[in-house]
Amino acid sequence: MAEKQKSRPTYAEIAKLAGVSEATVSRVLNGDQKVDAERVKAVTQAVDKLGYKKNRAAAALASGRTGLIAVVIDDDLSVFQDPFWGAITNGISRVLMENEMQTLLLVAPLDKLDSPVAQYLQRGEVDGAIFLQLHKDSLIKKLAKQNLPLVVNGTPHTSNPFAYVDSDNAGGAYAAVKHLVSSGRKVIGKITGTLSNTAAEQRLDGYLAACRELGLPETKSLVAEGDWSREAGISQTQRLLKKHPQLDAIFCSNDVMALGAITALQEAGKSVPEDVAVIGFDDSYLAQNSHPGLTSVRQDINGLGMEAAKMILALLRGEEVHSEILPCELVTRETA
Amino acid sequence: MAEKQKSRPTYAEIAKLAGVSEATVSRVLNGDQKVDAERVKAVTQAVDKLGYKKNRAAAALASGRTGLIAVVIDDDLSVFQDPFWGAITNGISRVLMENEMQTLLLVAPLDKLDSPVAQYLQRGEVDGAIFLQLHKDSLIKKLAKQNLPLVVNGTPHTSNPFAYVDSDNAGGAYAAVKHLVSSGRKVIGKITGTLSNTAAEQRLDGYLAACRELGLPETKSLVAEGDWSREAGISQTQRLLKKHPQLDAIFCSNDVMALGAITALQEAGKSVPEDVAVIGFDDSYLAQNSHPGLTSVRQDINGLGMEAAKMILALLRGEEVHSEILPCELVTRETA
DNA sequence: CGTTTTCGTGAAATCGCTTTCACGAAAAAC
DNA sequence: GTTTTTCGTGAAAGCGATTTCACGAAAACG
Repeated sequence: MAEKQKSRPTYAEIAKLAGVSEATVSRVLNGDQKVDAERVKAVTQAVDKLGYKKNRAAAALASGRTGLIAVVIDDDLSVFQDPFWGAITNGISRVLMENEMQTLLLVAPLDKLDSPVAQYLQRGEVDGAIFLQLHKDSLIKKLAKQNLPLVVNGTPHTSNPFAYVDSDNAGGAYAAVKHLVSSGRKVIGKITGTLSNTAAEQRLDGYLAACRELGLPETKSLVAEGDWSREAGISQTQRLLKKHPQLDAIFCSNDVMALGAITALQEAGKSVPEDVAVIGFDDSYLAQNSHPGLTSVRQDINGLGMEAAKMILALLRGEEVHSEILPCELVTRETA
Repeated sequence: MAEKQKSRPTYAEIAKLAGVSEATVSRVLNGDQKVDAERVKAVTQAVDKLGYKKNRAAAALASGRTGLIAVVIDDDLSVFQDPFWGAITNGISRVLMENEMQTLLLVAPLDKLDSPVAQYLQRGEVDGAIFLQLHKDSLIKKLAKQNLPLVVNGTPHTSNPFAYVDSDNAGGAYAAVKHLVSSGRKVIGKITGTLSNTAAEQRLDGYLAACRELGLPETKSLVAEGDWSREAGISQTQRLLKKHPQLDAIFCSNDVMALGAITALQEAGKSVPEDVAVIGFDDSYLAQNSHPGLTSVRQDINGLGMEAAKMILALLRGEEVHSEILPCELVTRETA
């Protein structure tokens, strides 16, 4: 008498215990068709009793759905320095897990159409994909055409066949400027991010809109293009200061540049915030730990991740989805 | 004449094209058994010609191996603020991908033995797991007993049945203190991390060892326990300063506390680094963007990830693996 | 030179779930 | 009351690999 192998239960056992066919077990477990309430109960009980968990590989093979959503991140080492993607991935992962889906991490150069990752995505090894840090969107467009459900983080440059989630960059920027104005600042400089980037563009738009609506001089020379780096923050601040000695506030499109701006201001003998107020964007680690504490615009990064995941799930259900813009919030500390 | 469905090729087609059986195709593709060189060539060519890629779900079902490695991260929101895990996950992902394995992200409370994630891991849905940010190891111990191949990031508290990767925290700390001493500092304070954490402990050990060997007074009162936070950096610096007015250097176990220390020092009228030198640990975003630039100990985080992945792969091959300790490097900037 | 091992190979079973299809019963339509 | 239509259900055919097993040929042995 051989000892019975202790292996995980299968549909066969559930079906026997519940007195139904395996097909019905499948129907119940996938909440699919209409099944008699009695039978549903019987199956549910059998599942509980046996502690059954579905074998994903088997389900994937039979159904063609893997239960996996790829989170695709650009293969740029610097990205990994940025806590942004940790937070967004966390949001994604939470929502997916609640829906019995798993998060597959794909690190890849997003511009190559034929990279291993691109092939992987096209091969149906995942049910959908969420793209972070959109740089080029040639690959994304191609995948979208192939009907891979996908959601992008960040506003794309052109109108596109796919949905995206983004922060209300313009709104956040507007709020920052409004705060500066209402605290009496008159000459507000702006250091942008790389303007080929839509987020940088939107943050500039928000600044410009605020200038217009709040009666500030919308001087072109108050706007300096940076590249997100500390060095840019420093050099552009020096430039602005030279052109506008009466400058009394600077709004930077990220925290790194804002810290650079503060350094430049202090070196120029200006005190922050007494002489010049500074506001950053992202409310990162940096803003929270700098001295003086950096006022910054916070994005709901976790929320972005959660929305992106919800959108993918909706797409998988065949629903129509609309892009989402999440509000930003101004976090005031000492610099403004 | 129905149009032939354009679907991905399978073993059947390869076998036919190569004139061998499906079993042989499998053997060739898995590099398993000895197969006649001629046949290997035929299969390889057929694979190339048809652009064949293995269906993972099918392979997983048949073999019981999923090709997935879980990266398990503690479900603590603060973790996601930390760029550390982004970098380590990147390293992991790269190595796994090169070896045809995928990275599955699992965000979970690591202390609960029966969480959905714990069950998931026990169920064989992944071939192995890499644990980041080790807090409790009850779950890990349990999984190790069940023969799930696993690697942990961070030194465990007790001797354990699993392999781990870690930075040479003690060595990094030693180097920091040595640098301070060789630049003439005499009274070096130490602000530790939470001492229940092995990394905090090791960094303290390195400091103590350096004091001993370099002839510094190994005064207990020069050591203050912090909790990694900016506030701890500030308050413990104030304490140290009160007890040791002649303090001329502070070594903190992370960058956040180091920035707090600098703030406290400046508020106490000390200039950094003229009066007091400061060194942090992690060489984070913060160290790189602070003013004055923070000298800090850099860990090879990407390397940790790569090693962890290599170890998992070795475990899967049935090889014996040994824990790895990677060296740290002191990055000198302005504060020391 | 006969006998035993070794070795490469293909046929076929298997992995566990999904889904199509056909069937009978019940409901709706005529 | 007869004919359709609808509906829940189970039998059975996959999904696409892996792996066991048995077989014949070649190599090693005595």
